Amino acid sequence: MDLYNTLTRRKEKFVPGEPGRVKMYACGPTAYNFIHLGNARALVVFDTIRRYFIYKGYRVTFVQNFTDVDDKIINRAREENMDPIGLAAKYVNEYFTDADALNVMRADVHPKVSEHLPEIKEMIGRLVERGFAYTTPEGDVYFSVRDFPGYGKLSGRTPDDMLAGARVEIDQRKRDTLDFALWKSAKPGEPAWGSPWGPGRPGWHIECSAMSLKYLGENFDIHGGGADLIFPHHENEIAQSEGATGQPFARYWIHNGFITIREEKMSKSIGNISLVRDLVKAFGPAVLRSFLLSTHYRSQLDFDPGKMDAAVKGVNRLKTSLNLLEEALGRAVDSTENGADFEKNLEELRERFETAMDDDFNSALAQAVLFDLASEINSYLHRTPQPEGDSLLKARTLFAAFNGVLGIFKEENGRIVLEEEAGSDDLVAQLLDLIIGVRQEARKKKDFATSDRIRDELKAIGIIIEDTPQGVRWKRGQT
RNA sequence: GGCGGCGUAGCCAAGUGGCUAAGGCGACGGUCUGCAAAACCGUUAUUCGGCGGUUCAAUUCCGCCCGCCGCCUCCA
Repeated sequence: MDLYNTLTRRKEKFVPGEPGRVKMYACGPTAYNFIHLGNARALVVFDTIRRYFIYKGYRVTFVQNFTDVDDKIINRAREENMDPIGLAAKYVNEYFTDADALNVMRADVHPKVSEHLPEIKEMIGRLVERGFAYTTPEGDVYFSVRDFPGYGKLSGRTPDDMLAGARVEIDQRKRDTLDFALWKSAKPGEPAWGSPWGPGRPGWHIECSAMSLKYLGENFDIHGGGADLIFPHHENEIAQSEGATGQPFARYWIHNGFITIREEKMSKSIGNISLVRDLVKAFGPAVLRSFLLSTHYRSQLDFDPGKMDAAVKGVNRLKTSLNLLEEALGRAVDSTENGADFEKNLEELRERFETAMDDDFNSALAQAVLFDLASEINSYLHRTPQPEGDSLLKARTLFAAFNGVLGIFKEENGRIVLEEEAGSDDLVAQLLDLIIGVRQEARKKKDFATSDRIRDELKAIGIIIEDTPQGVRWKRGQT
């Protein structure tokens, strides 16, 4: 299994620190707003990576933090006249609503800054002791970048390169412009915790170092996040962590590419931030997830609402295949040999899927294999009037296994549950049976004007009628 | 200015130093159907931004050029 390591800038074979186990940490959102499409991509990417490790039989410990103490939260809370901690708690809840909708598994631990002040302070103290950090008369603590020899190894630049950028604000309290805050002294009215350096709050970067080390230990396997975190956030995490422990920090660094909206950067000033909940409402979670995995995770991905049709149709194709499979199980037979070729093809698909995911989590290719599986199922059912039950069950298991990694459809007890199946109620089903019965009578009498009218009008309200040799089918959707 | 990425069919998007350049959407033809829909079968890039170079062989490696984008500041 190969994965691209930002630290070495090449693909490397994945070797876990402890056989059979994967310890991974992903930087989670700052809880000051509803999550947007960019957050969603990071969530879905790391969720998929995690799911693939599980598929491969690893025991995975996955930690994802919430930043609930932060300048943005304080500002937002001030605007809304709320308590910052309360505001953050609210958006943590909202986060779970959206992440659950996207079928993102909950992390094993979701640590929060506000609950880890002792660990953070302890770590800052160690950095001061070991000479990597200094305090100021105002009660701030800064990390001294020039005192950490490896600084810049993740982002591939030297401290002097960075100065050339010269977009760094000059802060009189710092000894060097590159130094960054570990502890910020509190201004009046800001949330503050007591510390050896005076009342204040942690700087942004230190939380992830303290919390990842607490839950995963030194030298854990994978640390990840959005590409924008490479510098300065992750660079600073490495400096702090390795400065404090004297041990290598995470061994593999994974970063996902950015989302653009209609070829433009997603930003507040352009006003094109797409919230996950709006997109889920517009397209459904399966389509969104399929879309997010349709490009390699390191590439930039452009979201254009006008181009989502392909994703919608693609997901429909998968659903149709799944429905055809379920229907065929009802008429399947035992102990024929007609499924042998089919089963052989299923095995090839499994290999192709694993090869794709083994190669730096190539979800685009893996998803193509899922489409091939759908084609294979459809084709087998088409050419086989009496399909073999065992073979169909194997196909269903394989479909669920692929889906278990990609997470496009929700599953319960290892079985895929389609949205409309979950959302349809008995009354609707009964009414439709009635209407379809009337339409069938009209069709028998060759009164096609009536039968077509029923079909057209149902379509207009979002019910699609399909006449098949196996009887009449209906489903929700628009075609 | 520094660092990095991208440019593959109408659109989205994998991929490889040489065997038929995946897959989805779209389009076209056929099967099925009362007609549709869905599904199936088939067609749809002699070619991978441009120009050079390396090589027996390059879309894939190297150089230059053109175009697009990201990071360097809070940001997934």
